[in-house]
Amino acid sequence: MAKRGYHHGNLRQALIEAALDLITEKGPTGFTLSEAAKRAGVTPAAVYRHFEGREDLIAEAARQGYEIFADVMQYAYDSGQPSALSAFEATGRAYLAFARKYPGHYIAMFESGISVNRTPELAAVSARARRVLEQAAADLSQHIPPEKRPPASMFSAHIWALSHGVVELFARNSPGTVAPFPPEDLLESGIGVYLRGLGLIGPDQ
Amino acid sequence: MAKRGYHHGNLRQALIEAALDLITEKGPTGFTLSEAAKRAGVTPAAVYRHFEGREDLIAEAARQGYEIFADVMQYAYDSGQPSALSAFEATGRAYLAFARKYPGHYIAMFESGISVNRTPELAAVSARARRVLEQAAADLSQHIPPEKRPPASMFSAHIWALSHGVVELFARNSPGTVAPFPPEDLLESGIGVYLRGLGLIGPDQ
DNA sequence: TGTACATCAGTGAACGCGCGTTCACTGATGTAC
DNA sequence: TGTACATCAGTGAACGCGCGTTCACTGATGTAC
Repeated sequence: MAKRGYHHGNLRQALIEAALDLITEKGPTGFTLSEAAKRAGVTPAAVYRHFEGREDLIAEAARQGYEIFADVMQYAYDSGQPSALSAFEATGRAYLAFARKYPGHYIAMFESGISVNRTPELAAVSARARRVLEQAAADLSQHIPPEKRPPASMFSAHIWALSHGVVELFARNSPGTVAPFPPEDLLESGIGVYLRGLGLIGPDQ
Repeated sequence: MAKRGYHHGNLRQALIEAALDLITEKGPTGFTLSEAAKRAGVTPAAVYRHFEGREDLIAEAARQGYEIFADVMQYAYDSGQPSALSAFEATGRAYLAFARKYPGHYIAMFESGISVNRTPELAAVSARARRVLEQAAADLSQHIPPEKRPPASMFSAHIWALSHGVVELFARNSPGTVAPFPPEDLLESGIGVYLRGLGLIGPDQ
């Protein structure tokens, strides 16, 4: 696994990590194939032994991100069980935690412009991630009287949008947007108000 | 105003519009100074008669975007008066309408990476836009009993985040994210649930 | 009204740069016998 | 265990490209007299 002279050992992963670092430091535009190669201690041409090109490298970084993301969400969901409410809240917190802990992956996934339909693998893993949130929403919506129950996919879309908005606007060292509150609190309280609006939390709780 | 041979007439604005078109078509990365100049029918060097450089051009596009944005939000707020609720809902709708109608500006403002603190003018106009939403939230929070009233700035941050999330995830021809619902409906219903959670809309309405 | 002149918005050529990508190559590694 | 050989991950030089930026220039415009 360690570098052993001529052959790198694990160049493929080293390139992905260099790319993620670059993205984290300089934004989605800041990543170049040449610079990533340089950081991995290798000639730019070596990249082509492992990837089809620049786009392919970012796509793989994003794919790994979705994989982690889906795992993290699934874990949060599971550990919040058997309460539908706590499982749902845990996934919300996990969303923000993921964005904080894996900023490079997050940017590669959501801000780099690569399409989730680029490859079947990418589409599959992003669908898996989305399904966790939808499942959590569906469980929870069982507790809403059927006649006033919104579609679970709408409700998970609301939470997803809120989470993504909080990340983009307040959790990033964003363009001058000073966060008025810690993003975690903002998301937590926003979800709280939302769930109360659905009648899933008591009015005084 | 019309092109009159050697002198362009209104090159400065023509460059900004070319830049906005490019951004709209190809994303924040898709804009190059040279291509914008070409579209305006002019040599790249001519750009330097009107802007300090590439960044300065984008920043000016963003500034004009914030100006329009603030106006649109203000107009929505005013026309929803005197009801605090309808004023608030109108600003929410205006947010999405702005993102739809002025995609180039929106991207320049929120996705191009330019900081709002780049110039005092930019900081001022973005603060003006933000203030409209905060005012609408503050008006509305008058209707919440003081002891359970969240800070108006938190509440406007929630709505801003939700709106931004809806735009980024569902209103853009986003990376394979097929919108499960029309973004307008999604935002409207999301805000509805949220306001119900604050006790500002009756439970059956 | 006509002429001389200052202004300045544009040209066009040139620059250095880093990019992504290609290619023939080389030398380390692992395997067959 | 030792040798011959196939594999293939890396090199390094080269490419064409478009980028942002600079510079001395030119010629259209507007103004003073």
